[in-house]
Amino acid sequence: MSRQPLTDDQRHARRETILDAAMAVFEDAGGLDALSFRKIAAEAGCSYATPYSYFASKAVLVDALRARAFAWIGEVMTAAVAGQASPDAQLDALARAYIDAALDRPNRYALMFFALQPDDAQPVSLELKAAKRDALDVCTQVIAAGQAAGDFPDVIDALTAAHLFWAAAHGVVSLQVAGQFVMGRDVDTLVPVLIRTLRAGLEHPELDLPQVPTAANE
Amino acid sequence: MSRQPLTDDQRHARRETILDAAMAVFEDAGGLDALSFRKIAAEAGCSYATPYSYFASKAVLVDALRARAFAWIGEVMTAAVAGQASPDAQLDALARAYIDAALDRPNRYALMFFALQPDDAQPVSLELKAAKRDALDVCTQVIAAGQAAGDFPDVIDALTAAHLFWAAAHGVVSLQVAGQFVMGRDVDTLVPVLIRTLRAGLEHPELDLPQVPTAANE
DNA sequence: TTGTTAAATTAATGGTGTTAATTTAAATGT
DNA sequence: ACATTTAAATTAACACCATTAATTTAACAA
Repeated sequence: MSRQPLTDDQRHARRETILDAAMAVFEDAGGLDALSFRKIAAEAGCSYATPYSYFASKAVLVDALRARAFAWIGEVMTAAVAGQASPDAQLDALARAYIDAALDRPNRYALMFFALQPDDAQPVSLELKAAKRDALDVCTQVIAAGQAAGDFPDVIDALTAAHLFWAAAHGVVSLQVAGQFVMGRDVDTLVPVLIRTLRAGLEHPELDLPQVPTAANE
Repeated sequence: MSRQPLTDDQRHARRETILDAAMAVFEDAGGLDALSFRKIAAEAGCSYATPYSYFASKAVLVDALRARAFAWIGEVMTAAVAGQASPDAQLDALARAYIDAALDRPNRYALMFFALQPDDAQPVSLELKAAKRDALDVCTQVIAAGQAAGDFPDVIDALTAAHLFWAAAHGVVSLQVAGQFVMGRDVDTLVPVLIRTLRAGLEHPELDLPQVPTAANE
């Protein structure tokens, strides 16, 4: 008797529809402040409380959007690597593709890192974690391949180097996107310096490294 | 006849009072969403519209808060450098002090870089620009001093290196603060690697650098 | 005291996230 | 066919927000 709950496929499809609408509103308006359930509902053609059937709160919805953004940057990086043969060229293409994509879609990029409330307990879904891991794996594998081929001595383990690579690239993008460059240097001049410096770090083992970690935490 | 406008000193003092209250609310609640004119007014002991006599909008008030945050990080860096003798030790202390301060006060740090709306025209005051420049100058001068002393060959000009230094440090902090580290590497392992890599970039001229900029833009 | 005017307060508008009450609609039992 | 059940969607409502307009308060000069 009575009405049956929606199929998992149906729920998923409607969830995706709402996420599509939310991403459209976000990329159009820019900024999480401008992203409201009212606008999402108007875009998706439903009532403004309907999203609450699929997302417990705005934070949960933003988490899902963020997972999409990380999936996107992961695809960008994968495509960049696929077009290059040598690890050197791959590392270069990776950095440029990352930074170009970020500057080309600053709103989507900002979704990944900006506009966070660092102190309160932000929900982090498994989808988001997986998307992050997949994107980082692209960096790690390029560096590991370069080390295996002997292009980079393995003074720094590949995972640590991948983190540093991402941190540096993000730092450059983030200073630029946020308009924080103070004077005299923009992204086009910094990218070659960034790549050169990373390569120097990878290739010169004679500098002392206080401790090289071997085990992971978490 | 009639009432006289407030003195510049009076206006400034009341402005500072409101900013004090705003910073207190912000650091306590965390996040710009939780920063409202209502709460600021309650903290400052005035009505919720009074701040509009001193700040045209919330964006302008946040600009002033951001200038304070940059002034703070500038002081942190200055103090860190003052405690060290050699450029090598200064560079190391600079990175650690920056990252420690950021992680110690993530809300204040986030004020500098997160929670921006990159696309719309954000007002950037002269105070904010000056605070940024002063903070960056600390990095530039350390690197320039190291180059002058011969510790770092000047393959990279000091200003570019300072930007890269800041970008890398910000990248590390930002990934950490935003909880974006995916697996296996945290700040304590990354900081030595970061410093080592920067030093490698500064000290190894044999790597080809596509173009070294000579003139500033802006 | 009274007029003038700057400063501060309050009212009001249109927007927000979220919850509760209500309505709609699909599927079953009779 | 119709009533019943209940999931899903809609609407109403609440508290809060930024911002602007209207109003009140208070300081000074005549």
